[in-house]
Amino acid sequence: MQALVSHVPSKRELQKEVRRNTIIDAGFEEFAMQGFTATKLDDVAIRAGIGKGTIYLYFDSKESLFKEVVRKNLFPMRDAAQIHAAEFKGSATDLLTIHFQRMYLGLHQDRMPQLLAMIMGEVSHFPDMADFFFREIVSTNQQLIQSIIRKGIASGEFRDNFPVEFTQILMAPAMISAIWRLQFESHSPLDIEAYAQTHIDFVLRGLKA
Amino acid sequence: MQALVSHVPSKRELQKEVRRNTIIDAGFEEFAMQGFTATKLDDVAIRAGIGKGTIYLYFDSKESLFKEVVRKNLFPMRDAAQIHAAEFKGSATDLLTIHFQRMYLGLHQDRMPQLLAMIMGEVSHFPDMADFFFREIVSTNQQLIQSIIRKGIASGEFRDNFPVEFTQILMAPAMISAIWRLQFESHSPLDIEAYAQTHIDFVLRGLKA
Amino acid sequence: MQALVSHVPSKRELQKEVRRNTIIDAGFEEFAMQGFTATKLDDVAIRAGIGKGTIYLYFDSKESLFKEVVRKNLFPMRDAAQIHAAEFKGSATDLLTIHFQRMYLGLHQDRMPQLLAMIMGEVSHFPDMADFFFREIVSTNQQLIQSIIRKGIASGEFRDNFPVEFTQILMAPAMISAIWRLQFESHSPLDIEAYAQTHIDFVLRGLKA
Amino acid sequence: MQALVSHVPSKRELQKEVRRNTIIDAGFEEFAMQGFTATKLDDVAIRAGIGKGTIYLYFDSKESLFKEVVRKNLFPMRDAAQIHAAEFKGSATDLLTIHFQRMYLGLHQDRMPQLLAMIMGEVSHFPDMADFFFREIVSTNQQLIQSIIRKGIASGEFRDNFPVEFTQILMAPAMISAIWRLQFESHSPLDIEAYAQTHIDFVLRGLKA
DNA sequence: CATGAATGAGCCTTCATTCAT
DNA sequence: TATGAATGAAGGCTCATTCAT
Repeated sequence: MQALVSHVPSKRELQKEVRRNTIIDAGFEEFAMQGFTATKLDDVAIRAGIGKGTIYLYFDSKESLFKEVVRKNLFPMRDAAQIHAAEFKGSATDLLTIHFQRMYLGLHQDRMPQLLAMIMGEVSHFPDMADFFFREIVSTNQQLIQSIIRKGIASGEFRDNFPVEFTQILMAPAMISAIWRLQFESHSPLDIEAYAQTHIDFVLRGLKA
Repeated sequence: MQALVSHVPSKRELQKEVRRNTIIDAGFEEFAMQGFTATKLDDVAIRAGIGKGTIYLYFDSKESLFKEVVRKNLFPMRDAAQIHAAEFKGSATDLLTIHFQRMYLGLHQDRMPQLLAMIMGEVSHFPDMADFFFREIVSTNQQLIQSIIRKGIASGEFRDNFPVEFTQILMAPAMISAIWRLQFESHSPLDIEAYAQTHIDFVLRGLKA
Repeated sequence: MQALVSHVPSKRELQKEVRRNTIIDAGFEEFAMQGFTATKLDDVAIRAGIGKGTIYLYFDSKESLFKEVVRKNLFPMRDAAQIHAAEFKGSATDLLTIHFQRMYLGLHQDRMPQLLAMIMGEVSHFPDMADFFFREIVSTNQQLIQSIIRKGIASGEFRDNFPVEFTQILMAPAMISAIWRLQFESHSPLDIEAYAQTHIDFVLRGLKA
Repeated sequence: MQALVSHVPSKRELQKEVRRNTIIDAGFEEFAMQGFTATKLDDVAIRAGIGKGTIYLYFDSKESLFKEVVRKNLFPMRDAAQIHAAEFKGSATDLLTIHFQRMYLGLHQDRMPQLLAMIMGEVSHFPDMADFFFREIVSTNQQLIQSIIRKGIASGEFRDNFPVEFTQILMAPAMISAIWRLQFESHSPLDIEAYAQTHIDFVLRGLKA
């Protein structure tokens, strides 16, 4: 019955999916380390343990691989955040706090800072990636924060005159912290725990005061 | 009298200085539009209206031209800010307000957003440029803001428990606003005036509350 | 049985070896005709009937191709001479005569004069090639001649007071004959057969007298 | 009166001649050190202490400068040898000995080995330089040696069956010694005094035996 | 499906030569 | 006459993409 609507993947299709993911992961490492232009598909292939030509069986071009890399690495973070927010039962203050804490965790895990820096630097050269990135990640996150703020305003936790369209002001320090650690950690190391704490505290003061 | 010791530039030397600047400006445009790697020195030469080889009479390499571009476009902003702060006589609140307003002006002028995005994205692949950038721009600006905050704490304008080492939290929204306009202006235009106003207001609330 | 331990080259590997040799031969022709610096890898590729980039699948750089060219064209001559000398059973006089005759054959075959001239002219700018050339070719040949002379001294064929360290004096006319034909054949053609005969005769007189 | 036939150089013309020589000497150093292709006219100009464009006031091209360098550095040796031979009153044996000794002095002085190696390696790519070199240097020297040998045959000092057309056989070791010291001095140093002595001794034995 | 050899467009950099000053 | 800034053709090398095996 189910076979009629959903697709039961064959062993071969599973194989393909596994390999596809191997390539994406290898691409993630290389793109994050070298940047888009400097990354050689040769290196991606070596890291993935496959032949160079094989990449083209799974992706149309270097650029489309890049997009998949971005897609795959940003979706989980976004989805987890949305699910958590939907299920959360506590106050807006607590939800915002937790949301920001999760954002810090996500932004600083693995090679996320590199990916973020690369997106910031190169996305403008891939117009449809900018579309995608805005639609799926930026806009989504913005709406999430806006809904939290509105909830807080409704409950009286936050002042009612903060312009909710400017959520960038609230999130920006988290983004910058990732960039900072990537670029300047050796010049001036950042205590992320304390920084995040200060940031969240600052946001709450600003929203309540 | 002074002519004996100080250097009076000849016409030819003036010419060279002019041309050098022409190249830097052309490089700025191209680097900002294409990013470092994608920029062709051919295009820089065409834009500057000179032969390709001429670039090498003024710069050692593509990379050194890039550094000069960064230098030339960021120093004026930094210097103006420092001078202004040193001369300012009013309250810390006013100084911080004006400093941030100036920062917005600088970050959104001309092709500064592009340059900023490019630096964020590519600087990690040029270690000595990261050094230079941190030392000359980031660190300097950080110290300036710290001094303003300390002044405000001393005068009782600001609460005394804000950790001054985390000035990134205060500036970040301004940086992000530049990136935003570059990448997402078409998706969701930003009213910079209102945004800046909101940001500054938010910072002052956070520092005073 | 042996197939288990020794390597049986696949068809593809044989192909690669063939192509590698094609490139070396094309390089030999071009280097010999134009000299190292004046040789364009484009021309080598055209002569080899392949794409320019293909060269780099087989050699790291123009210089390393050059070294392979030298290697491939000088080793056979050297090895043949050594084997012959080791197996020879006659007098030192005969052995020296035959060795010199072979040397003339080798030095005047194909494009060897050009290669020789190029090595003489350019090797000083490639220190490690000078090392290689001295070790593998010059020194080897020198030792071979020395052993023949010592043998002749021992047998009483040659006078015992010729300083064996100066074998250059004995070989030099053969080298110069190759250079001569390359550079001055049109001005003053050289009857190599007679020249070689005279040279060998002269050497034997000098060693016996 | 003299002014009608011979030219009395003005001060300005002397100046030009001096500068011309300065350039040739600078060119000699650079060509000898770097080889023809690798030599940059920039470096020649710097070494000569003049502007780059000035070279073109005295020479048509890099190639013509090169020819002048060869010309200027080989003529004195040749002329001195000819004059000496013409004036010499002693035996053919002594004359040949002295001629060869002078040849060794000339070949090993200053940067002559480098120049020689460069000529050997590159002359084939400059057909008219080969003409010139053959006519002015090679042929001249050959004739000189031939005349000495003929004189020795006539006087009974040398055997009468040495083929005088093959003077290369006699001179070759001297040429090779210069090349050797240039290329292999560090691998196997050559005692030139002893080498020359052995060479001359060997030649005389060969001619007398 | 997988491979990796082959391709060739593309780009940074060099340098002989020219020419305005 | 002397200069050195300007030029642009040329060449070594890279790498995304293709395709025969």
